[in-house]
Amino acid sequence: SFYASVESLFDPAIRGKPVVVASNNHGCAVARSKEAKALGIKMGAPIFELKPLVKSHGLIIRSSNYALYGDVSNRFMATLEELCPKVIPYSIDEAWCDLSTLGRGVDLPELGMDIKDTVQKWVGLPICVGFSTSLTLAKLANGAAKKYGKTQGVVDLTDPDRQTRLLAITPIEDIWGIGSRLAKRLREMKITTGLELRDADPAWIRQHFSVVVERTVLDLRGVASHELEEVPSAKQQILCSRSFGKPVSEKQHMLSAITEFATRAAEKLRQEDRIAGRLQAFLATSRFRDGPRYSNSATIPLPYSTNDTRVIIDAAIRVIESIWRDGFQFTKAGVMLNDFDLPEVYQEDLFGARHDMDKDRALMIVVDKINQLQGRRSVQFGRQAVKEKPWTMRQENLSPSYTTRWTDLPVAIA
DNA sequence: TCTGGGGTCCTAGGACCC
DNA sequence: TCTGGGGTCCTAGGACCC
Repeated sequence: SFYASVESLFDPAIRGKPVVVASNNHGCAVARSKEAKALGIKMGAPIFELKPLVKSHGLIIRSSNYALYGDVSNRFMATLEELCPKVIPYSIDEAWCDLSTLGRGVDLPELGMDIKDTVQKWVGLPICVGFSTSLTLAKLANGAAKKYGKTQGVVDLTDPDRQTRLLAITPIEDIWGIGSRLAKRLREMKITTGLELRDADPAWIRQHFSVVVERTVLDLRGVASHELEEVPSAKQQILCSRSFGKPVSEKQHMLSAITEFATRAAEKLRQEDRIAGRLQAFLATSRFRDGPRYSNSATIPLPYSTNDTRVIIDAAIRVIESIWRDGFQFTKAGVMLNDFDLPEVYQEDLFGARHDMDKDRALMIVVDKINQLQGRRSVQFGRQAVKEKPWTMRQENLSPSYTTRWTDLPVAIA
């Protein structure tokens, strides 16, 4: 419910009301307030099915505003840094705190309440805190803190008896790392609760499932089997993909969309200070509509490892040209970059044309700088500058970027 | 009319090497 | 009659997470 919490943080008028945040294109629900959940709205519910609730129950539907959520997330992480020795962000709204350096004498429930209260006060968000001896058990503790109001949002799950009692009433699919597929197979083998999974033979689990599930078993026993790395490891892939606002059936429109995605992917790559060696592009028709279906993808090596937008656009277009077929209504496409290296590792293409790398790099730096100062797309590559872009996504009800855009700053009236 | 976008890790199998 | 043993690298696909 994080996105919904942020929406109501800046808009007091919607507090206490059912709020749903929609995915891009107003496709489906990706976050729900407590009140929205109480209406029975499921995660991933299609937005068009929820429209009637706007009138009947005063449901508020917001477009997702990732600039806003990302910025509030940074505030949350910064607040944790003030309170915990070692903070490792896990997702936009979750973080691990490594307390192993604190020693034995710490009053965990007290620390938990302090974290919760401080985040509420400084950031304005309600959070929950869970403690235990492995990541999977800490996630379980956090889940219990959310689920059971009596806990006041803080659960210390270091006591083995308490672990056993909680695991006994936890359905298998609520365990971190057990998704719907594994849950189904485990249930077929009569493993239906967290406790039954914990007490299964790790070797047997490894044989019938995988080392991943085995690690979960060990984690549930309190034998930590996941490493916590303080420095976030470098990205291994960068993906930029979108569902279209309207289906695309003309190649020219598809190519303009792909150009956009390739440009964005190259920007992200430069932000990571990496060069990529391979590019994948894909296109797909809708899984939900009737009519002819076709999806395909292809991967090609880039002529040389690079983060130059021009080379990446060119490669993406070549891939799409090779898998394009007329006569389909495409609803989604994307570009993925792989095989990263540090820019210093660049090796001159031995058989192709020579490039003045310093010039190329300087150009990209200038392009990024201008777009950063003057706003995205102030400078574009030729292929981007087409008039018709029927595929652009819909964002009907976007909240202001309260914290990241000068013109959107909230105003307080005394 | 209408169903998101971004990641990670692991495994199996194919192709190759000596 | 009969055809080894030990590796590496790469890719596709499956599973998971938020």
